[in-house]
Parts: sequence; C-alpha cells; structure tokens
Amino acid sequence: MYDSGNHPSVLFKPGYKIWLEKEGGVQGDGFFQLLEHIEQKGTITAAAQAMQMSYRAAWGKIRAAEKQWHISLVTTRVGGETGGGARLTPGAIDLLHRFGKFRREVDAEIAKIFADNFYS
Amino acid sequence: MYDSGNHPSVLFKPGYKIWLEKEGGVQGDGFFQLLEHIEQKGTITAAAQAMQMSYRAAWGKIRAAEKQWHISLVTTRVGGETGGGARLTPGAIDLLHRFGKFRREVDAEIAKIFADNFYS
DNA sequence: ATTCGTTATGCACGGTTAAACATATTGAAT
DNA sequence: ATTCAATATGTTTAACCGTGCATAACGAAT
Repeated sequence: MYDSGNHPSVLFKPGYKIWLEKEGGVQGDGFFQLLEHIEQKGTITAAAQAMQMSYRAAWGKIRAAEKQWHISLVTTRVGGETGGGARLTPGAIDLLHRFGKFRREVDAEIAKIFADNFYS
Repeated sequence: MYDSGNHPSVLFKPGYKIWLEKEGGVQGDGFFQLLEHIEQKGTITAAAQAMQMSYRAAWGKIRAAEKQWHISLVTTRVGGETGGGARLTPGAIDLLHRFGKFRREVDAEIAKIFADNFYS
C-alpha cells in the first residue's frame, strides 16, 4: 500500500515564496513584476493586462503598497492625448532592482541547500 | 506626504515561507511541527492541542500528506487501555530531520543575502 | 457489558481574500 | 463641446480554506 521502503527524500522538491515586509505591508513577486511591466509599458492598464489581472486589482496593489510602506512608487498623469500614463519613482526602481537581485540569489542558494539535504 | 527622499531599502524586512512539494501535495512548517509533537507526545490528540488546532485538522493534514505523497508517515493504534496512540514511521522521522536542517540553513542564508542587498 | 480515551470521517458554517462590476474624472486634441 | 484612453474608487460577488460539530468505531480493563 505504502512505499515506506524507498527513501522518502527522493522526488521531493523545495517550494518557497519570498517577499518584502514593512509595517504590516507585504509585497512579493507579483507586485514587483507589475512594477516592471509599468516601467516597460508606461501605463497601469497595459501592465495589468500583461499580468492577466484587472486594472482595479493592479491599481489596488500599488495603492496599498504606497499606503502601508509610506513610499511613493508610481507617479501617474490622467487625461491628455494618450489618456494618461504611469511611471516608476526612483525609489521604486531602486527597490525593484534590489528585490530582483535578492530573489535571484535566494533562488540559487535554496536550490543548493535543498540538493545538499535531499539528494545525498 | 511621502518620504521619497529617504533610501527606500531601509526598514524593510525579508519575509518568506518554505515547504516541501511532491505530486501536488505541499507541507511546510506547521505540518512538520505537528509531526514533531506526535513524536514527543505519542498521540495525535495531544499533538493537536500543543499546536492549538483541532484533532480534526491535525488528522486531516496527516491523511492528506500521506495520500498525496504516497508515503506512510504516522502509524496509529486505536482502543486499548490508553485509548490509542500514534508514532512516526522511519520515513517520517527522516523527513523531519531533513526538513529541519533545510529550514535552519535557509534561515541563515536568507538573512545573509537580504543584509547584502538591503543594508548596503 | 460498561467505561474511557483515542483514532476515524463526513458535513456544515464562517471568515478572509480575490475577482468582477459599475461609475466618475481627467485633459489634450479635434 | 465631443471624443478617447487612462486613472481613480466604492461596492458587490464569488471562491476557497480552515475550523468546529457530530458521530462512529475500536479495544483493553474492570
């Protein structure tokens, strides 16, 4: 019925999620990907579409992060010939780069640690 | 209103969650703590109380893990003078130790990586 | 046969979170 | 003044998950 004979450690994979916290506010991969898309596309609307989420959801995440973290992350302009647009603040760009590097290094390190403990 | 003047990286803390995956089944800290309590107390009931969860919830987690992972983790006996009891299988003990070490090493490594990227 | 503490399991309820809906508003261009 | 694309919000719906409730079965001891 059960294969308790085999080593249990085999076939397992590590799962994890990382994020940034500050005063109760937490944001992870999804949020920073959203910021990245805003930087590329120039509008929240296009960024939201790229992430397959509603504009409402995207806007809500940004607002929540700014409110909880007490930081300005996205500056917007409304109206005009293009309807409007959005850009990242220098602070957001800095945070984006730091988180990206943090994530990549964590990815590599967790893979290594996991292999050490589960494939030996 | 916003303190975009200050370096945004300051005051942030890293957040994360790690777990083990196998064929869709995932289990993390809570589950392994539960196993640890079962090992110490000898019954699922006592282990559940120690974790402030219902017996129902504890039992459900164990069953789910065994079913999804196709591994026997907890052997139980029902009835008798003590009413019954539960013990960990060798496979569960092995997994418990591996996860514990995995977690401790990840804890240390993430703290280091975070400091490198956010306090520099 | 009765008691007792534990395992075993279905089911119904509630709360938290995410997605969907519905409207305003803005401002350059024509 | 009308159009247009995007920002800006409140409100409502739906889905999911954990928790608790209720009940049954088990087996050694008395």
